[in-house]
Amino acid sequence: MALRHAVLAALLDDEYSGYQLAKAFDIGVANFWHALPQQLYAELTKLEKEGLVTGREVVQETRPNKRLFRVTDAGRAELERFAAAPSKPSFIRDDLLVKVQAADRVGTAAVIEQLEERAAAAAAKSELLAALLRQLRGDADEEEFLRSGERIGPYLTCLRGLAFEREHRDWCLRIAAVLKERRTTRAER
Amino acid sequence: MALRHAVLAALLDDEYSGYQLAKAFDIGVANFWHALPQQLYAELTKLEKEGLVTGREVVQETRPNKRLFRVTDAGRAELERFAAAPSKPSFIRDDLLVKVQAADRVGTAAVIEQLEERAAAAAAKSELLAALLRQLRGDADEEEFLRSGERIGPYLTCLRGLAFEREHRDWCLRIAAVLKERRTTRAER
DNA sequence: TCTGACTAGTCACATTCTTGAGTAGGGAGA
DNA sequence: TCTCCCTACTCAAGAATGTGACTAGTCAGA
Repeated sequence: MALRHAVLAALLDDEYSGYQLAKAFDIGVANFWHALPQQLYAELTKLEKEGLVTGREVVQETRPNKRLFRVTDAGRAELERFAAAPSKPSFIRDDLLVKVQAADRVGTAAVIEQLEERAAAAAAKSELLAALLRQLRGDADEEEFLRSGERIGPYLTCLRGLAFEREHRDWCLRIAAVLKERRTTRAER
Repeated sequence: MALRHAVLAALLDDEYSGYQLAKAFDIGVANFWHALPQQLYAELTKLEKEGLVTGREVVQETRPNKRLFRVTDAGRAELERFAAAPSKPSFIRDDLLVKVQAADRVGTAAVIEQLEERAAAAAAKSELLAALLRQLRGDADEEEFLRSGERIGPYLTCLRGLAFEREHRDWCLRIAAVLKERRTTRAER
């Protein structure tokens, strides 16, 4: 039931089309929720029916028309209610971790490769998020921005995302190194 | 489709009943996958039908009987195949992060409280995982264990879990502090 | 000029996950 | 003795997620 709240939270700052929202769910919003475009379109439709967002058609010349959505007062109230309700614990679900768990009982070559790919992806995402953070805080330094910035919500979740990606990168690299070394050691026996 | 592989990976080391597995999915296995008992029982039944695990009935006197499962060769082969296939990217999904995203547009009091609760939970989980790690590596120190230990898969995923929980705790505490200070500052205006 | 990528969506189906309830005996503590 | 918690599982129903395919015009580069 929280996709709707993730959508509402993402729409707080600005109007977005479903398409733009889908992009946001790939970058900034992905730090706290992940969803495919189809889900977003469906959720926006539902939210509009329930009056939590309103959409307006924007006619475009050279591109397909689009619908821009914004949160209504009822939507804000719903978010308020959600914020006060108890949260479900977060959890990791990761194919790659499953593979690592099995690592010394199945072949490691493919897993090492995937760890290195993942590390590279995490590093790239880190840079992207670091750039996004710089952009969000403008000229101010972080401490000052967090004290007196207008809108810090997205910044805070990006911080979490950045920490996660860096941690993930480090772990992937370390594990890949460990598995590699073990492979060498065993070959020598 | 990866719950099945998480189950297989969790069963690699030992025989477990559905009930025991459910506990493992609350502690160690939770570092890479999360599932409710009902899902596990259902998955074990399916896996048995497909010949990837075998179960044997254990009759108990003072407690209900139970079925212990172990991975078959076909199951190991399936894991092997899975390890070689490309992984889906991991992602976070967290109610609390959604609330933080909305933080300066809705009331923060409840969110601050939840952040502190969550920090405490993450700290507790960290200690639990640290203890589990100590137990897994026995007398050896980490580096040595990772070089020459028999079975390091579970250790490696626990390391990830520990890093995640610590990171999460730190973030929660920091964000709670930031939101608190802003509340004070604004009250003064 | 052809190809592929981008904008902006929609539809239908399948799988997975969550919620809630129920069964049933044993042991521990008030 | 009564109540609650622990072991050990099962069933059903519904909500949430994911997969795959399809439409259709625009624009950039080979």
